[in-house]
Amino acid sequence: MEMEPTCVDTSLNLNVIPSPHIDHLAGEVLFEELRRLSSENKRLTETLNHLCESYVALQKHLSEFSQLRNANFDKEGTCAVPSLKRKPESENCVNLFGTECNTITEEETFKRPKHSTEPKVSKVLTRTDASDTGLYVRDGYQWRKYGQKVTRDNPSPRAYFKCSYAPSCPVKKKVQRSVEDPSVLVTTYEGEHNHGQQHQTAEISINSSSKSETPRPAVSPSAMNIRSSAAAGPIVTLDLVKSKVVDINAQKSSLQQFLVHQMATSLTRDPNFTAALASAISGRILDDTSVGKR
DNA sequence: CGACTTTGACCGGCGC
DNA sequence: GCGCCGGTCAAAGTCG
Repeated sequence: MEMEPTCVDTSLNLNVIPSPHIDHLAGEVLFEELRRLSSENKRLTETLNHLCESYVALQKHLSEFSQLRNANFDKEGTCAVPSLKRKPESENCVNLFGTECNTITEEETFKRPKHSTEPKVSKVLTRTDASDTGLYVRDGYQWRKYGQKVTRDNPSPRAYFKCSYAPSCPVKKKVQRSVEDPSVLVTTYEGEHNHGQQHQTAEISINSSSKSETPRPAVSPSAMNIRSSAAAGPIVTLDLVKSKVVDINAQKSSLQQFLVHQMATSLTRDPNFTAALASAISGRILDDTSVGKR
């Protein structure tokens, strides 16, 4: 019994033999493929929109849950969660996209706020090349390293950074490799920037082992980071921590840009596609010139 | 020479 | 009070 394929065939099937007799045919095949790809793209876009809507709904539930918990703490004045002092760090989760997202820190969700001025804490996970030993995470802000320490619960050192963009900016970040997966950098942000973002667009870059912390096009740590790693493929890091409303449209736009970029890259890397495209274009030009001569 | 990184010393909170 | 530990400081080193 033959198994029915469960996934959609998205291959371009562009094995077109360049021949003067079939140039026109090749062009038609190509346009047919383009039509098919367009409809495929439309379906994928719809799926993506659906996922984004689910994400927003989940975020809303999470926010409501956090508020409920804080309200309970306010009533009871006690916390059921055991002491958070020197708790092991770096838990990570995988979201629907099969990619990593940061965790919601206990400090923010379960700990009863002592003061309203308590610095906001968020955690972001970034996958890097396993051979990369640096503790530098590009996030669009300019950071000055002021210390490094080996902590008890993790053999890899923890680096301490302060925001150096504005002297009065209170934001600090700690970067340390995950105990479970040394290729994952756990970045903990404390506080909120009291200056504008240096860049507004989402970062889509190859994550190299550069030691530079100079600003690059990126979103704030509270927004979505899309990074590529030569070793581990694209990683989409979603920050679910911030309780304020995230601009979901910007996120969708960034993700769509990333997908378009990926698609364009894979198409241009396909020698069959470029050959067929060149064949089709030259066929068209020849057709036009022959028509013009008539 | 200025900006940035490194690294050992120091400080303060916490548990025993 | 003492020791452990995480966080910060600041002098020295490095780099462009």
